[in-house]
Amino acid sequence: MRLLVLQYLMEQNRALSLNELEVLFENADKSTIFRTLKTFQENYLVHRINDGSGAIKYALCDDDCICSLEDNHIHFLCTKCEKTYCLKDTPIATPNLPNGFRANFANYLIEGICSTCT
Amino acid sequence: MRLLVLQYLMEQNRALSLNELEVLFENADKSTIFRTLKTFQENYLVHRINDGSGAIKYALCDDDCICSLEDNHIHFLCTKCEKTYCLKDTPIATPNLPNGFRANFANYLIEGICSTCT
DNA sequence: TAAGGAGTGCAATGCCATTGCAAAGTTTAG
DNA sequence: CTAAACTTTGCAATGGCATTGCACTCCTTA
Ligand SMILES: [Mn+2]
Ligand SMILES: [Mn+2]
Ligand SMILES: [Zn+2]
Ligand SMILES: [Zn+2]
Repeated sequence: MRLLVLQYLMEQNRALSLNELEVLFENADKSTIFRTLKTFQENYLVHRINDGSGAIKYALCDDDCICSLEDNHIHFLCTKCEKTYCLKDTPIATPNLPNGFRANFANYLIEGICSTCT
Repeated sequence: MRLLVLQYLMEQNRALSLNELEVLFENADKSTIFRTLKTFQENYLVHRINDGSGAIKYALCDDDCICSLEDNHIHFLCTKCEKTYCLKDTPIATPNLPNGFRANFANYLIEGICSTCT
């Protein structure tokens, strides 16, 4: 299962939800896929993305990803095709925070229309 | 109920979850407060914030808020006190998107330590 | 070949958001 | 003042998603 999921994630250039994988691998149980993704997270193979869709999305990490503020990039949710993309070349600009606020992590999501739906 | 919730929201300078309000107004039903907030949203009194905590947070809009890309600001979740703040003076910088991507809305959340928890 | 460990399926649990329906409360026209 | 019409509320149920205990199956290794 891990090999199958990993391969599929590598073939996609976008972030997938547990449910999408569940549908794809219909012979495998939800919990198995869930644990697969959990294992991947624990080993920094994937990062989880909260795109506000209600379901968490998972996407492959880059080789140097450690999933902290450093390597964070913007994510994009297309409101037409409902697909979520990692904009790996669009780093998150960290703004100046009010006095006394310290940032540890950032989640920057943009909603709009993706290039294939334009 | 609307008056009570509105007043409480005005007194706070932060975003609150349905559950927090439920606990506060223990004599009112969850669904009543839910509908109250829904009414507020429909009339642009509050905006909803997805801070990744699992529960949606609600905060008062500014007078000129129309809850689109224009008036959007960054939100901050303190991982210590679990409170979410609107950083109304910290607008979201919109980055250059890849070719063909068009932005309609943005959600920029920063996690860290707030000024009172420092 | 059998014991120990790893992976899997099933079913249950626990949030949280949302809604149908009926009861209670309020407004308004007669 | 009274009843119809409309609004607000409470209760209970539903649905989606994440997560987990437990038992069973499968694989590795001594
Ligand atoms: Mn990503
Ligand atoms: Mn806000
Ligand atoms: Zn699209
Ligand atoms: Zn704090």
